[in-house]
Amino acid sequence: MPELPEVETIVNGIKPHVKQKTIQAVIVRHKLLRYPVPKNLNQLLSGQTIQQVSRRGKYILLHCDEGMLIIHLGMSGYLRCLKSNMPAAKHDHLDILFTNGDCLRYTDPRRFGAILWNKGDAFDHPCLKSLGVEPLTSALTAEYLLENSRNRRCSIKQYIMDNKVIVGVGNIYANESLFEAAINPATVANKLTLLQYQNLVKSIQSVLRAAIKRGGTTFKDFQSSSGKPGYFQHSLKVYGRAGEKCLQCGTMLNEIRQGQRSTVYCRHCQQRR
DNA sequence: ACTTCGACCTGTTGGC
DNA sequence: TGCCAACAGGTCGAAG
Repeated sequence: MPELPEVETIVNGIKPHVKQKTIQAVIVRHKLLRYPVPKNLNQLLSGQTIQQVSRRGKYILLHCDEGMLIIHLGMSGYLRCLKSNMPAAKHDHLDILFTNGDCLRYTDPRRFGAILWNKGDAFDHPCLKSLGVEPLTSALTAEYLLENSRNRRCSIKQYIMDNKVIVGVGNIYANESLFEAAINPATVANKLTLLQYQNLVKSIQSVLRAAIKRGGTTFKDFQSSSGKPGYFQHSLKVYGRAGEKCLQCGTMLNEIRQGQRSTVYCRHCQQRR
């Protein structure tokens, strides 16, 4: 579920329901996520008001009076707003209850996600500290990617999925962006030209923007339990389409593995050069 | 400092 | 139908 567009959509979805709301209590049902949930979270958060909701990479930030709650959704996590009397299901690991009877519920079957507390308002938590540039800001430029790639011999796909370089580009959108930019995913990062990086920046941004646009509809009814993906399914041109025909040229799409993740591309449209 | 690889979990899918 | 391996949107830490 969660790459940048999904996280962005969730942030936009929950914001009106949690911003300026005061926390009454926190219920932790399963504390073993990627990191243990802070022990005293209930005491810590009770009485605090959520002042703002934002996103940094794939991290969701709930800015409270005395610090911020950092939420990562891992591979399978999601957040919903519902009434606090909704019974919890199997993977509903944590509830934030508000004084108005609403509840922000964290669900994550694989428990690869994380819930962390950062005292104060600075972005100095270890998990945020070394993050790269936000792709949808002016910080992402072809020059930046080019300069930072000079000593990198990994593939361009792994390079753009590196959180220290750019945040938010996961496996799906890495595949899609490279197709859009007509760049072979296996190209070594330090071999790309400035022109190629210019195309790549445009592609990453347009793919993410388009996905955010579609994502908006899926989670519109985010109170229901049917937070199914598939909304962006139509728009995917390569991801999940190995063995099918390229929508541009009809060539059979190829699948390879890079860093234990699957890569799908068109060997005709994305030739190495 | 870089790259690769295993680890963390559960659920679903596809082959036999 | 049942069993089992492989795989799934992410990230970290160890080892080379």
